Amino acid sequence: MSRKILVTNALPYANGDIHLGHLVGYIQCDIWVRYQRMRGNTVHYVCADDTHGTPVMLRAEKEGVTPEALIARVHGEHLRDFTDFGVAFDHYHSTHTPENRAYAEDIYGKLKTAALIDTRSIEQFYDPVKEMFLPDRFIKGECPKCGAADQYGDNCEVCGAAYAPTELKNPYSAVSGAKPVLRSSEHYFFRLSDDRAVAFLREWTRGSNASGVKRLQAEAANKMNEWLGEDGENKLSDWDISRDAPYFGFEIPGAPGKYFYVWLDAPIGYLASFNKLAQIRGDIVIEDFTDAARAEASATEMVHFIGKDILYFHALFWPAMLKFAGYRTPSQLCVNGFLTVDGAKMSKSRGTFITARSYVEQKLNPEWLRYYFAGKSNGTMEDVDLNLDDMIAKVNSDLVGKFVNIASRCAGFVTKRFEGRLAATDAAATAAFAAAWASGSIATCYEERDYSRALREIMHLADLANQYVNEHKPWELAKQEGQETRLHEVCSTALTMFRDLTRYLKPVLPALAEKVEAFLAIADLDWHGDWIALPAGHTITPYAHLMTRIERKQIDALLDANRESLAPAASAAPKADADTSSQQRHAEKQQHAAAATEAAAAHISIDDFTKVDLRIAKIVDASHVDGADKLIRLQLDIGEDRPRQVFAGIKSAYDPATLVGRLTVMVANLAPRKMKFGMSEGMVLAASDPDGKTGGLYILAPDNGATPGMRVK
RNA sequence: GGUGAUGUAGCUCAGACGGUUAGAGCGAUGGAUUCAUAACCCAUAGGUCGGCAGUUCGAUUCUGCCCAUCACCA
Repeated sequence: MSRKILVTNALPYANGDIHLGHLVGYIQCDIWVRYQRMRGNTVHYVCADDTHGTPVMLRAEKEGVTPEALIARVHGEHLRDFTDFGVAFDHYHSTHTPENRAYAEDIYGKLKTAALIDTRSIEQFYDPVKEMFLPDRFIKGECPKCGAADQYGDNCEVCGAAYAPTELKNPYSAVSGAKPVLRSSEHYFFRLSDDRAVAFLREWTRGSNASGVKRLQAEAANKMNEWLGEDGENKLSDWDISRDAPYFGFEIPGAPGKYFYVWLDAPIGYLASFNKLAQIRGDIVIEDFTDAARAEASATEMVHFIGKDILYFHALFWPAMLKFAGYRTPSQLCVNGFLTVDGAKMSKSRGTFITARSYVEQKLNPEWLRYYFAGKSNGTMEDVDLNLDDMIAKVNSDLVGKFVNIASRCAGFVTKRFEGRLAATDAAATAAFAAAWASGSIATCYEERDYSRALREIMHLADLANQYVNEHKPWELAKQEGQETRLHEVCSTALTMFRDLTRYLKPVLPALAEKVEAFLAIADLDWHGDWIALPAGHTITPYAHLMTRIERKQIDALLDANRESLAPAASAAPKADADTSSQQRHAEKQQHAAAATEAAAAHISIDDFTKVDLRIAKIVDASHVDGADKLIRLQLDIGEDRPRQVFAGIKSAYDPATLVGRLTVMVANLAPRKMKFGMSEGMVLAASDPDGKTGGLYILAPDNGATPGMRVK
């Protein structure tokens, strides 16, 4: 029976370019959609830009345009990027549309009727200059724990402490620089802590859908258990779904000046995009996919492909919202991991923060990337590493060396000697191919999104095809009198094998498959029915080369094009790296990235430096700390009455016994910090490689002659 | 700090419900070949299965601890 599936990809935020990190999930999803269609299933594949929220509002303002103009431009850019990578949505919509507003209002209204909406007053920082409430990430100040300057309102990047923005010392607005004031305001909440919601989510996250497939991958379900807590325990808190004006979004019905939080209407964008598609097409019954009862009756499916950064929203809030508004809940979430490049987070300074646009502009073939990503995708939440040298090797040897080579080495004979006409094929030689087709094993791999396994099996068949050609040596047959029939059969057989391989690769390499269909002069390859060889007498067209190799210099040029100079004018490099590497589609985190580029100081003054009181310290005692993985307890003599106790995270590199008696350098005026194991009254300095490439920690030592208590400056 | 995931040949990854010689592709080396954008074919070498300890007749596979990387939470 043919399936009817609504498939969605996570909505990219309308504040930033599509980069290779995004593309992992989109390509994985597009492959699945193409596979399903080859099987004869009906798929509606939709996506949209996520357009609302403070970051879009502020960015538009900065560019001197309206938010509407900004999101219209970005919409065009995003859609073009996806299209260039073969990601073929049926419709690419926006969350700032009448359809989305209608669904958002409907769902909100039904949740309200179900007594799942609460209001309560909360106190937040308000920017008196900008006249707006500030999201956590737009508030900066000194860390309440360690005193580090210029930290964001939710956690400290220096000491890792987490806190509320109200705890920051000397807070200031990252938007205007003004000192924020506390102001209270009424907010709307979705009552996720309600027993009904908790019970539903517990069942939903652990269960299987109507087809018997787990709704969540095992790792994702484990994660949800962490958030939900054990049976009987309720760790969920209510979800704040409103924001105060000014806010770019939808005003909440009956609540003037209150807007739906961007994450409320973002997933609703799936429905809005689908609705718009149905309007355009005219032959889709919307409610069969959206209404709880009718979806069940008509056995439709709704499958979301998302990144693991937004699992929280899609596995808690989203199904609960749908459930209690009478909508159908998702059949399945397919969660993918992050992308790393050459084993490390994407980095602007290394040029590995690669935009989709630059890849296309540098004339790299998008299908190289699709193939490589497919080879690294196994249907789990694991991160995907783009190893550039590996990508070159894999694409060149698999696609050009093995796959394309089969056609390349046979087609010439067929064209020159037999006017492009095929002969009957050698059934014994194609037996393995017919068996592979009948077993359905490659199909199962695609269905389960284990594309790496699919490609392994496909490449094994490609090896068989090359071995076959090698064994029968058409180039020798061509020189022998009376071997024309044999030559004809061998080449025709190899081309049938090539047709099979193309069919299997088609979900991954749609453009290449289309070229092959033209070359073989065959109908669009699909994936059902019995296995049959290319028929005798069929005429193919002359062969033109199907794919070129990747050269390292193309990759280098790509990296150069994406490498940001480390000139002081640029925003602080390490910070930019940290931010951009998070492939967050989560708006709050996007805010972080936006704020980071605004307030970055490349230099500090001498006054700033002299604030740090560095002293020569003698380690008079050092010991292990029971229960601490990384810490050593040090007693440091800096010429004071009694030694300072300092906990240092250097256990991995030093044995306490070898430290006693040494001189080193400590920060003497660091605010004392109470730790689980006692007070730490300063810190010792140690060198380490920020990239972690060379491991190890190295404490500092002064030259001979320095004595405890000397000032370092 | 807590929780979880990962750590298998130079690279990218399979696999092992504990059991004779741990696999693939790429890369390397040697050979063969020249139809094919020097591709393909054959063969060889390469691994203390992150480390230590335990359970067991037997562990890389189970348990504990440690190390490294990553993520989430606080």
